[in-house]
Amino acid sequence: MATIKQIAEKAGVSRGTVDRVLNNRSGVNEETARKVLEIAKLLNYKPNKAGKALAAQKNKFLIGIIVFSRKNPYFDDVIKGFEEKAEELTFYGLEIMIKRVPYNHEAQIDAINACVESGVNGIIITPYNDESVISLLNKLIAGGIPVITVNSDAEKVNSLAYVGSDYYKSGRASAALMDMMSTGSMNVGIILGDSNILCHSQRYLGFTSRLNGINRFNIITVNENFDDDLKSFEIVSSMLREHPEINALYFTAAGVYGGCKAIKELDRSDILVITHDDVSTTVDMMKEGLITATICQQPRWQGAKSLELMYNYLNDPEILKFKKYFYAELNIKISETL
Amino acid sequence: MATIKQIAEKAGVSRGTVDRVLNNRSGVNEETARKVLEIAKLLNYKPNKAGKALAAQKNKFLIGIIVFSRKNPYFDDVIKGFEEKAEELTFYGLEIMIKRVPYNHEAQIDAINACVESGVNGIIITPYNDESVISLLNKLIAGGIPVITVNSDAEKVNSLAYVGSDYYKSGRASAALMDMMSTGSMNVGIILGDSNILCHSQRYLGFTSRLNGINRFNIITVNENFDDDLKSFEIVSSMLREHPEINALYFTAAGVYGGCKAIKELDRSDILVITHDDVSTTVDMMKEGLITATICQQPRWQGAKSLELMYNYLNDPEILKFKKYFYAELNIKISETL
DNA sequence: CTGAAAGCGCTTACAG
DNA sequence: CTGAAAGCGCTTACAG
Repeated sequence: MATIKQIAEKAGVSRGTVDRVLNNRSGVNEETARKVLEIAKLLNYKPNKAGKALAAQKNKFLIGIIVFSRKNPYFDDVIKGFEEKAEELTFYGLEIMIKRVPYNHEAQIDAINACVESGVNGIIITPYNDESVISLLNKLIAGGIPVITVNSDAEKVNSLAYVGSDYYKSGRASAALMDMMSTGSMNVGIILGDSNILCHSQRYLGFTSRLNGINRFNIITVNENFDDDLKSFEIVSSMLREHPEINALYFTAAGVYGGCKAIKELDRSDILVITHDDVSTTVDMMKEGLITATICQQPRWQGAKSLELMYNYLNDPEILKFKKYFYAELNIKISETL
Repeated sequence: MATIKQIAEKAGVSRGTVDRVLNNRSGVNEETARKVLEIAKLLNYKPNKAGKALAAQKNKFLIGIIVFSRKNPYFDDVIKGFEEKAEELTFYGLEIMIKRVPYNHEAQIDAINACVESGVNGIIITPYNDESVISLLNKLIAGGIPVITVNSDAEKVNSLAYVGSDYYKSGRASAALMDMMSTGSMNVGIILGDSNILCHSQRYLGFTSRLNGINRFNIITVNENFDDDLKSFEIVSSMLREHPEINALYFTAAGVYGGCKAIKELDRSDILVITHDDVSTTVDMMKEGLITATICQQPRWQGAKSLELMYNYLNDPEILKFKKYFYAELNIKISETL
């Protein structure tokens, strides 16, 4: 494996010059640069990560991470992904600060401002899709603080990348699964998180588009639980009381625990229940037989991947010239695969 | 973050001595060692990976990897995992040599011997469960060449670790899925890979144990395809001709493509088909609607994880004093989640 | 049993 | 525009 030293010798220049050329740093004679590049190519030069990493000990990068509050346990797993990757990258001079805030624009704006005051070099965020948040983020981006959106995107944010689910597809997959796991007339109740949240409404669209035209499926009612377990309990209780014909439920987002409690209290374990993610309460409910299947979206990967992208970008902004989309794999789980 | 240099200063010794203590190298005065360890603990010392990695450039490790021949495309993905991790670890002085051989004892023994002649420092293998292979591996292990089993284990091999599926569990999960995705009387045909292969028979056991006692399920016939697509085509063709009442098939291993061809030719797309893994032909068959669902076992992870373990072991044999089992996640896929 | 020194590959502040 | 030198943290061959 070729090293900078070898290239320098062959080219008859110093190692510093080779470094400048290879990393597009300022002011190297064009002729010299060409020669160096040619030799690097010839020797199939690949930078040695250990060397780079060790030298990078001097730069300290701080990344601000803003996700939802503890109320939504799904983010516990995303955060594990952040922390694992951060642990790995500590040795490369990277530190993170994680803020979990309620899902509203004031809380997010406060968190973003706090990050900026701490001098972060980049922000990874699950953005609340509100004009005030979007414009603040775009202001920061314009000012040179890169932003990556994770788990949920906001179209109008000029983020470097989005790492998360393809929600439309996951909605379709949920419907397909419901189709495969049932026969006869199906009366479906849908529980949305928050119709203002882009990703939840996309799941809803995917779900209904997939069932559209299958006669045996009827969507009876659609309700929002705002990702809240108590609210979810209420909604599902009244849904099932008002519509005892419901024999299938689709939870597009969080609040699964509260909803399942209602199912259990009404003794309706006959209902086909499809959910998303495998937070611990969902796992328990699956083992009890209350949830038929759940579709997961690699939460740890989402955390790890977005942080890695940010780190790589900070070291070489060339890699993300255009916004890129990194979609999680969709993994179906049933109680036997937990 | 504390460094060796800082510890050395506090302890009033040289960096070399600190290194010796921290890495359990030979001959350091007990008193000195105690002092160094105490200070290291006090400062919460964690070795810097970049520094370690750079210094490790001088040791070159060579790992031999032996998996199945190209006839079984599943291993293409395992190999991607090996190659990704190897690319990462190249910078830490690690190289791999991959051998894909037919699944019999002579081929494996030849491959193992070739690895030894090349001077490998460790072997990662999907072992053929034969006495001759087992004893050869155990001889190497006794002679100081560590072995890790991947994807399929052989109980009597004294390997450091096994990385792969819990086959019994995946068999059970397949049966559970079949149960969920069907109603009424089900007549099941089972296609085994090779009953001499431990993992295939374990899947079979898991599958039948899960269906055991469910009256609507009847296992009509069980056959081996030896992971061969042509053989698989023949078997499934005659199965379906002889037992037209079969309305569900379970493929425990490879040969899915050949089997599905038979289903297609006989125009039996009504059959519920459960398979394992998502090799490209399986993906195609799913999109055509011939396969209902497939249960995956993270092939890339298996490759990456086993190689990482081997690398870590070579750097610090303490981490694997007892054989450890690393099981892959089971992920169910349907055509909508591909 | 211990220390001083060189080296792994890359980066950077400084001098010119 | 370029080079020489020091440094990131860890390891090791050598000398004593």
